[in-house]
Amino acid sequence: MNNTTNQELPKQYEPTTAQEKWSRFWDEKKLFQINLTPPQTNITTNIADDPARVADDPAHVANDPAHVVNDPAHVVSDPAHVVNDPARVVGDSALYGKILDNVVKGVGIVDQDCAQVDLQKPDSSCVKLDSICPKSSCGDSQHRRLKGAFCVVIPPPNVTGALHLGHALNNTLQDIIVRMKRMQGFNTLWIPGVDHAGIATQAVVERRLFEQEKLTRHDIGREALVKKIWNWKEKYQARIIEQLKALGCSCDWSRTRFTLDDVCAKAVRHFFFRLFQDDLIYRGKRLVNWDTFLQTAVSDDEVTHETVAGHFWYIKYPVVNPKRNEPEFVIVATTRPETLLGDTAVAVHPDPEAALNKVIDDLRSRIADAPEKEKAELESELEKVVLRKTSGVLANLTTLAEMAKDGRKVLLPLAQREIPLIADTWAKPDKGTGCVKITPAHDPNDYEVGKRNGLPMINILNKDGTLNKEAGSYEGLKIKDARLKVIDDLTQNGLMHDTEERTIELAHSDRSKTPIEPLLNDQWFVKMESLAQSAINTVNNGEIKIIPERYTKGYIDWLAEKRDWPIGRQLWWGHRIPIWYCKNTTESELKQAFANREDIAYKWDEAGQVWWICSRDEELPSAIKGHTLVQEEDVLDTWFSSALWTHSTLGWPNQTPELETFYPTGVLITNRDILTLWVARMVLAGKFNTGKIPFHEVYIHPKILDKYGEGMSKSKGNGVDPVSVAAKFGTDALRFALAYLTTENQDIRLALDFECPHCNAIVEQTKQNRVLPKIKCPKCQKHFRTQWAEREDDLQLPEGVMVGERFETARNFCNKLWNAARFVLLTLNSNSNSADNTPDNTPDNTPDKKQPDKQDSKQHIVYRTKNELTAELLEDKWILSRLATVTRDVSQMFETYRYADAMRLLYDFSWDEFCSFYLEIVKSRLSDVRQNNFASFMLLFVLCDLVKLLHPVVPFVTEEIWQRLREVDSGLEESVAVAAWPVANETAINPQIEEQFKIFQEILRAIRDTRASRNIPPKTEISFCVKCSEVVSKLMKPMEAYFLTMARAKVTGWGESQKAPLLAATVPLAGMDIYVDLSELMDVSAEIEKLEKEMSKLDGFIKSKQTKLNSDFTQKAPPAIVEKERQSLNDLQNQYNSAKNAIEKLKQI
RNA sequence: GGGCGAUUAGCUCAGUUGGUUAGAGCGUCUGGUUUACACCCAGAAGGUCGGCGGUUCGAGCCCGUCAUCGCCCACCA
Repeated sequence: MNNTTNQELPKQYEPTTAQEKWSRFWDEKKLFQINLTPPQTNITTNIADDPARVADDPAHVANDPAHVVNDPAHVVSDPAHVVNDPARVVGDSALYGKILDNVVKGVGIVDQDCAQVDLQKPDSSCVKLDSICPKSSCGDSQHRRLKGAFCVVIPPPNVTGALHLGHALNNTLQDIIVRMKRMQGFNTLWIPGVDHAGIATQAVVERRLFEQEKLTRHDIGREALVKKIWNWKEKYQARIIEQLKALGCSCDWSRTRFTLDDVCAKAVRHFFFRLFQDDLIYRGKRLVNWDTFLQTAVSDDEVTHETVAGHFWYIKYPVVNPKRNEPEFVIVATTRPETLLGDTAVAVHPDPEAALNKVIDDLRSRIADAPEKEKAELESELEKVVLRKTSGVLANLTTLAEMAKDGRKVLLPLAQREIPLIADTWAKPDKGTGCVKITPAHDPNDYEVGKRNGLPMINILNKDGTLNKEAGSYEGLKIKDARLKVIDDLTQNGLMHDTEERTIELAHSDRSKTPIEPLLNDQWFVKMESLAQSAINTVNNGEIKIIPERYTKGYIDWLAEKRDWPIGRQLWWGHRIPIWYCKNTTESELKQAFANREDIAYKWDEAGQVWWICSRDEELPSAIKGHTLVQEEDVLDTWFSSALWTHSTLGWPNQTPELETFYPTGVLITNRDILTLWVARMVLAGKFNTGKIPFHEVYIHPKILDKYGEGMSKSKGNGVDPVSVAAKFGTDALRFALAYLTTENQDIRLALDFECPHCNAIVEQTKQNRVLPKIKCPKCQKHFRTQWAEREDDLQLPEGVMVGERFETARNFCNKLWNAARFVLLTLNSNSNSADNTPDNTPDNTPDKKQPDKQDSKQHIVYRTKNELTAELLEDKWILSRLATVTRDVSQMFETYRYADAMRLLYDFSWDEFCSFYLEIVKSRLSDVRQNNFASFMLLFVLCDLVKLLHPVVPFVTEEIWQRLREVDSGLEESVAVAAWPVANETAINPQIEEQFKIFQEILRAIRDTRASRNIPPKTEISFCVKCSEVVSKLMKPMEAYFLTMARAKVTGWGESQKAPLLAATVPLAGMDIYVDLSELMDVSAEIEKLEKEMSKLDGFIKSKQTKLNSDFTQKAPPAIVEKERQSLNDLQNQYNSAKNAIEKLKQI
């Protein structure tokens, strides 16, 4: 035995060491780095077209395959090079092609493409990318479209915190595509990075500052806070990148970007500047969602509505000088009484009767169409509205409408201000009291009413959420306190008409979790009309494809609203808006100061009576003599910078080689919640800045849910650290499980529990314990920490990792693969010691070979295959056919993001077909000196392709295996990460062979079943014969040995004339009867019982088939289907008869 | 209010354009130290595919409807 590592191969795959080792290896070899200097040569150029290179490197001419084999350094001397030059990868695959060629020729199937792979001329069929990745395996024209380059930009994780399983999923799915593309020979770049996540990050740091030091940002100031946030960012960026690396992501880490770094900042400035120049930026007083905790406006998308218990307060507004027959009070209902201090009108509908009638009509027609269960509710609603007509409400409103038209006023309670009663259609006679208070500065709808009616807008709030001087005696109170006081005062003044308890939907800031106050504020906007339209068009005309398609509608609908984009945030963490204000200057002064300056634009703001100066490149504190320019305090919305991510990361606005080569990128893989916020904006920004789409495809992946079906989030505490899962099961298992669960329309539900590190008991994760920093194991009563542990003493505890069934399955798969490889390696190794037994071991005559050494004889044993190899055995043809099918389908599935399908196929093929059948079959050949070399070649051949196909999903275990295989076959590429992706040999696909092999599987199963059900001891050898057609017997005869090794059953005969021995178990199958000789093991009555059961089952099927065939079916169904049914019936009847005959025979005993 | 998705074995999920007897993993049961793997091997049991109606020779799949669950968007004095 050679003293190789094979003997050291552990029985179980050890993920931790492999992960560390190969991460470092990939990093050191720079396998994922793209180097565009010196300038990229045309990567589709064939190596043979470049004489200099061919001359330089004879190995690539490959007139001697042994040469290639002998000198691995030559083959892949520079992995980075390989990545850049697919022609080289193809060069290597020529050897592979030759092997395949030999095998295939032997099988009698000649692959047109592969037959052309003549080692003398490696370029003949391996010139273009298409030849290593033919259409058939790649689906569409994507490759040509991308012209040989393929790029993915990572959806940059927020630096708010560490990654959770959702990120693990997102990045695994990206890595799968990226690794496959790289192996396919694309010039592949995956750009990593992180997002500064303005509001979210500042909120986290501010909250922490307050918790730990009881300080607010105003206490420490802008500079100090920003510094603190940078520190936070550095910490979490490092953590995130570390996590991504641990996940095996094959990013080019040398290109890591941050949305707030200089490169991105430059892109942001240029984008803003161009928008400004194109007059797409404006500023206006708008009602914004004010977060009183963070003291910034947040966009609608950052607001969530929560149902809370609240009240309706009915407040009496006294009418000023009421006339006779006029009401003394106007009553309005509100959920926010304190806002009355900012009221500037009370509205009533101008024609309440008509409005009410319309409501009634609408309701009636809705009731007519409504489903039964909703009718009752609608009807009671209708009743209430109708009642208004008769109960005096309508009469009252009509009077008020007249008063409004008369210009009458009401007295605003508490403030003692007179405000007009106005007629406006916003007031709905069917709702509340029919009258509504108008607070233009604090309610979006009222704001519109205010504008329509020229009402004053009184802002009663300070930015910190306290009331300002407009609130008079309430000044300085917080909203909550003011509300209580207002209610109290109203009650005391007898102006509180009524209160009603009610649940209301209250807007909350998603970031600070505090209630949102609508507030009138200055705000920067981007006009969306034209930008949104361009983003709609690219999807409508198919330039960008959204997968799954159903998400397209949401994208289009959102953009179609064309709501202007509020881009300002009153934060300190972010890109500061590049606008400077200057009040006391003139246009001519500006012209003079900025003569010939392309990077400066300015505009007079009428409303603010100030010049806006926008600078693309430089800071402008003293750009104009004698004037100080003041920069806008606000920063830009985070999405403003992430919208540029696809091109800013490639160096835009500079026309870099990267931008040239990799833009547009290939696919964007992301989460559905940010389809609009991020994806849509990337599309419009990409089009606006570069004129091109940012990516060809958008793949939206499922969401990870916990066992309760809830999405994972920090606030719920149910987020799971992928590193913790990987620590327990291995990264590959994590990746495998996630990919396996990624189906088209189902979210991924993962039931995870803690494993006690002390006693290994499973501690269920509950809504209670999932937020705790440490948990006490109910079994051993000891504590363990969770991912939330922060305190020093908690951190001392051992961690309770998260475990889940899905990960176990995936880990088991990795281990299975590992052991299959281990087995193949063991056989290869043992064969190398008795290597003189096969015709395919022709001595080599290359110069290198003249000094043979041990190492060499081992390494070449399998590949010294100059003579034709003959794969004439059914099982070899079968596995080659299956491999080709799987290769084709897996490629196609990954290309179309059908991850789960691909994983299932790979799982089943690896486990059931390769391991359970093929490996087991081959075992009996391995002990035969005439067959063992070819058999082990076959094993290696299939294993190599399988390892490659699995590599994108499980990179570590496959690399580990690959490197072991390289010890046996130095012709393999330096890393599986840059190995050539397998090409399906379509001509090896043979449905007939697969069908025939099924017969073998059926017989084997029948025998195993017979053994198991009769309790025949495993060591007892049994014998059987099969009554079948000559075709089947010819096919099965060569496989006799396998029944012995796989079921310890000896075949005594095949064919039409076979008869059951006296004491036999009969298994009737379609087209054949199997007779298992049971002799002394026989229990006659049990056999009869078994057969009777079988007969009644068959009888059921037969009857249903007969019914079917006696119906219209034969007339209306396609003939092929009918024929199939007839055949099936025939088989069933034969089986039935066989069982019947067998019973009769048994009864005679 | 508008939109989307789901409902299949005890559990978690697959199920191609409708076509033999609906699959997998885990769990359960039976039996196992076979030249890799007990994170394993062999075998078994377990389903009126949420309900009802329709289209069809034929429905888990298509249409309608009801029920339940989840998500997203919008609005609410």
